[in-house]
Amino acid sequence: MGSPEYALSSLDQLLSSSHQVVAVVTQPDRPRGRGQKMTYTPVKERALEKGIPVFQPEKINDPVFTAHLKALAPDVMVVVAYGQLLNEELLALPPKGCINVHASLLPKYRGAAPIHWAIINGEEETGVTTMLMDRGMDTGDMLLKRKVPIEKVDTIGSLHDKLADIGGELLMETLAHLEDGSLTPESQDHDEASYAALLKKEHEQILWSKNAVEIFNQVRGLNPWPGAYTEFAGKRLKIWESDVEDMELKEHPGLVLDVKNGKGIRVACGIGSLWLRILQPQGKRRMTGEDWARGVRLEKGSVLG
RNA sequence: CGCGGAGUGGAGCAGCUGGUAGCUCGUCGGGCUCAUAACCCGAAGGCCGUAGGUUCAAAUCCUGCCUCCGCAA
Repeated sequence: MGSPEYALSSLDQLLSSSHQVVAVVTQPDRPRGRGQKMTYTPVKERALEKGIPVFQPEKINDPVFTAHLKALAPDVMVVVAYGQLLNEELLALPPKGCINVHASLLPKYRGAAPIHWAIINGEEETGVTTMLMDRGMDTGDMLLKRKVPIEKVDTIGSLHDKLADIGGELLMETLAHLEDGSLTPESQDHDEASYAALLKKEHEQILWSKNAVEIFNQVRGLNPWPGAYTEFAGKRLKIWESDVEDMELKEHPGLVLDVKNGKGIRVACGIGSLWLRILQPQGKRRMTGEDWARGVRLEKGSVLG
């Protein structure tokens, strides 16, 4: 069970292993994107390619669907970023249990957007944890865990890909150990738990009063999706890449200090300043900071936000 | 038919109450300077996304099509 791209690596590794994938469960097709076209989840597309039966229940806990699953008699159920919580009956269905692959070092960053938040918060390492699921949101007993350092150049995109691959590998290991019974589930220290909430618009807006490093982390933590934004002349301006210039300066937050070819636009933060290298105005494509500055005739002394 | 923005010299934009195009940057050449991504002088480079229509005349008005993008999901 899974839906987004993050689950693909796990699915691929399962498919190319000796394990038999009897069915794939993913979120229902929804109209999305420009034009509201019905779209399949990445997991569904891959499953269709491979000829695996796909199920897309509106509500996974629907008794009718539970009966379907039961009929398939899976040894184990694997859940990777599926998007719905399973009830007791489902959790108890497979004899070997339900395994979840989560992109954080539990009990930290339980929830919907663990990778984003690890970067936004400036963490230096994160990882992947496999666990035996229970009723809660990522609260089950842990099986295997692997750490991954977060590099300064990592974005949500690059880290997501790394963690997806590692998630797949860890899943294979977990399944192998599960078969020979050589795993000891370890309960989570719930007092240490933290949650990575679903990203909302407010998390995407840049508050220039924050310090330069915080904004830098926010920018890369939201690249390539959904993007951190500020405003100028009443329009949204997404910031895709930035560089910390200094951590000393204290100027009016959002003030444009400089525009330089090869560097972008230097903007004052609460503490320090940032070069905005790549950005994207509403309705336009991505461009360098200096290109944009030329187009809008931006001058030193303008204020963003 | 979810809402909306945009396609103009290499780049980002202006021009769009119609009369064959301008700005900033870049590029090339020259100059200044100890030097420079700084400054000065000069040059090259555009059939204005595409197909048709209106008109004496369209980048500018109308229609179809293609492409890119933001929002919303």
